[in-house]
Amino acid sequence: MNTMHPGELLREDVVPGLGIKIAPLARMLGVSRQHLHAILREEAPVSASLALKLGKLCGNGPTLWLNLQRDHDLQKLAVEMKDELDAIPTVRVA
Amino acid sequence: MNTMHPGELLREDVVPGLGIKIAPLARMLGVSRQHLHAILREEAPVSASLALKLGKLCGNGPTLWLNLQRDHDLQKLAVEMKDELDAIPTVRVA
DNA sequence: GCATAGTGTAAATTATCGGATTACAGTTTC
DNA sequence: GAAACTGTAATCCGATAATTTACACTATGC
Repeated sequence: MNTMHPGELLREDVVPGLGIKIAPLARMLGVSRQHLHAILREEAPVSASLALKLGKLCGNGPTLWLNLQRDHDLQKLAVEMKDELDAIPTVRVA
Repeated sequence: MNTMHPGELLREDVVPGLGIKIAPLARMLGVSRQHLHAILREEAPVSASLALKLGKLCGNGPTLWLNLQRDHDLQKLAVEMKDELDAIPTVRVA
């Protein structure tokens, strides 16, 4: 399972690859400059709507971005919810 | 792309397959009876935390549920954001 | 030199939304 | 016919995605 935050991919690969500054990129994506920075710092998540925009911009569709974000969230959540999850039995379907 | 709401799968297959009533199922999942009903009515989404719980209960992991929900959300969002997305160019990476 | 523009971060604020709680009408069951 | 259960609707609450406002720092130009 890949646990990289999508901000890492954005910061390491996409932004350098595009050769474009953060501020204009944020404008192209219809997002505030500050918010894009927060994502690059891996402090804010890539939402579904931003994933659609990134998918359009890169021509790769939104799935890549959402999968990264989802795996990242799931891993954190699974730890937080460990006790709660352990209390749930696995039931065999009839 | 599968656009079924996870509530449909839950309602049509899982609940009948388990042969269990809604109220006790909600209790097993640590969710209110009303909220589970809302999901079965396809009015509430399956969140990441509920997907983890369902995955544990069914023994299949959370991914199935999250993929269903994500595809469902994306399809709706893409329609709502059509104009905004059309305004974003697809950029070739260097 | 300094003033203007741009970059990165840090609040504070707003809007949305997942979910619980409360409440109510209709069914069953004793 | 009252107690227990089911399904739905309405209200409320906490978390959070995102904007706005603000501030230090770095160029870059005149």
